[in-house]
Amino acid sequence: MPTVVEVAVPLPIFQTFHYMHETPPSLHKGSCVLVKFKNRILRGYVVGFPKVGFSGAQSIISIADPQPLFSEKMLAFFQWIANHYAAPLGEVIKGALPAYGAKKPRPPQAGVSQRLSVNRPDRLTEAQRAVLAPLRAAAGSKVFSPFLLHGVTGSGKTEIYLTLIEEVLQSQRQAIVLVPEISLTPQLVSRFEDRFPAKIAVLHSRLTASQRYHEWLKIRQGRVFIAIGARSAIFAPFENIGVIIVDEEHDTSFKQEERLRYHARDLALVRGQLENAIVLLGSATPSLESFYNSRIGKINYLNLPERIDRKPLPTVELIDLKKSPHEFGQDTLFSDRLLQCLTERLDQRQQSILLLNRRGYAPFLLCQTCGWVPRCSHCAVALTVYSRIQKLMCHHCAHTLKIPATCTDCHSSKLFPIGIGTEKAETFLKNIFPMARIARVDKTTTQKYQAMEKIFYDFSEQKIDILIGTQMVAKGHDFPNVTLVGVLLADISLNIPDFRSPERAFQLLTQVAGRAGRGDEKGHVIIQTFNPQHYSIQYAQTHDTLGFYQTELLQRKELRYPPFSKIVHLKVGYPNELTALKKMRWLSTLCHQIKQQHAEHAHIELLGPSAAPLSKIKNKYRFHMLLKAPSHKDMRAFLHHLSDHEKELYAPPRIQIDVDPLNLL
DNA sequence: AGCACGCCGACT
DNA sequence: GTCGGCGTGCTC
Repeated sequence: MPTVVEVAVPLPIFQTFHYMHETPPSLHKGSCVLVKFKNRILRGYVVGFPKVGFSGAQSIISIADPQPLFSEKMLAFFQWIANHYAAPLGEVIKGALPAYGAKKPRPPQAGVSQRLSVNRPDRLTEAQRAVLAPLRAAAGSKVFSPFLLHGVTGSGKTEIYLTLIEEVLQSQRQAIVLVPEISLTPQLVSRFEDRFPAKIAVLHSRLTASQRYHEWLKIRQGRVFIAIGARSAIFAPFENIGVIIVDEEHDTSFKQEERLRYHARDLALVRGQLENAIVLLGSATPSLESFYNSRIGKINYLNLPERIDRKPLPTVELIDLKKSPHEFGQDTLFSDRLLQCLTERLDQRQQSILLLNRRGYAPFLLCQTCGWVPRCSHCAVALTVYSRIQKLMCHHCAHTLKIPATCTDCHSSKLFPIGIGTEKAETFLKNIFPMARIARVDKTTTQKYQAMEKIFYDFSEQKIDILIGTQMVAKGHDFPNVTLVGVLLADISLNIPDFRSPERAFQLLTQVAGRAGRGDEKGHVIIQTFNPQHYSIQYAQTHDTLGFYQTELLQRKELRYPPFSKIVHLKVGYPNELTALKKMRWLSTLCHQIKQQHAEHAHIELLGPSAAPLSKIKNKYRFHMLLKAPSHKDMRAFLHHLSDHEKELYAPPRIQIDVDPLNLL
């Protein structure tokens, strides 16, 4: 007796498809099958067994894997994701599973018994115990319990995570730990491995497909109980999860932007609900969304307001560059005050971190005779100057050319780099302090991942005196000998044209300040800026996180931005500018029609369409518009009406739907 | 996404 | 006359 099988295929198609199958050997939900699909062969996933099938249904070619690749609970999770992010189910499943192609599994080993950890924790402080009490209670209750752990930098959040995981493992449940990729360093991993030997699967972006599959299998076969990894670890195939931890939950790297779009922190809350688990979001600078959720009682708020051993937070000093004695930009990246402090640290053999949130030597080259600026031939941006390698580079498409000797327009040789980047700052610093050991980290210098690891390792071994870099120097690391942090130009973060830029700036400044004074000596932070009165800077100076959130929430409420609304970013990118624009106009008209035809959509706001701020990238002209809705439910209803036009949306130029976007450029 | 089908421009 | 450009349509 043949059965009907519902199969999700990994293509940009919203429907699932029906195939026939002779009962033995049996298939399950979660099995992987090969099917004929428009005269090619695809790997599809079994997602159901409908009673009635499509009349022209063909037979399955073969069963690729009779063992289900995911449980029914995971299927429900995938379906939630497909629905929320307006993504085809097959693509969601494919994106959540390790890439096909790795070696066959070894036979599963007998279940390893869950032992207690061997290495005892450090003594917990009173504050830590106070925070752990409700977490322990929740661990015992086995109902979904979301928490926000708001703990200042250096307050001992990791110890909370370790102790809670220990508790959860005792009741035979498993743990997922999500960290930003940058924080997934050997130091952090070994801290977990010391505490829970041989119980951990580590998932990071540098794994090969087969290594990744191997780690996935360890989880699936119950050979480990903890998965620690970047955002994709939220798909770790555990069967009985007790806790999901999202460390540095404000970090934007939890949002996957390409292929399948999702936010791992939001998914942690959804999966926690499906698993009746604890979800613990930790940060010194929570996202405004999470903070708001804690205020309205959706998430339980826990606070660690002090550093371990009552170590003081660093003093933060503002340098107003408007009053700087020199003209800023050419040769005065460093105020006298900052130089004085750097000199002191070098004399005292203490370390310093300098933040400048801009890669390269200078953001553009200018002909001082005619005003010509070399621009990328594929993107609507100026080319960044790289002095050491004597090249101009595009940060969007990596297009590179030699720095021209003369202006292309007027042949003048008066070409000068304008503005500042980390390479320039490093060069100047090496001239000022020729004896100091100075290293630079940014996306360009550390594309070879190990190079970055080496620099951070050398810095922790005190083989480097001054570390200068982009935002990666602000993140997660614990360097006890750092007593000085300098921000060379805070204004860069303040002036990004995005409604979240005050939040980002506050988080960045607070995080980088948190790198100072983690050891015995008190930390000192110097922020150079032309806008010392800006509220992001003022609240960062006083470590007044709650003050910042209150101010920022008022702003967001007034403008009806998240968390007071849900937004969806609709965009298009296409080589022909007019075709792209026409498609966007068509979409805008469609959105207005839907809104007018259905009274339920009265509260949907439509903004745009307009050219995107980055109007061309990689030879594609970009247009966009924004949807705002009072709630996810309203947004969902609107998107459902929109997806009635699936065919036209997907027809080139394809409309990209970014639900809960973090980046509006 | 692919891959076919189909309708208009410059080539042996 | 045809080869091939890419717009558009469909997939159990």
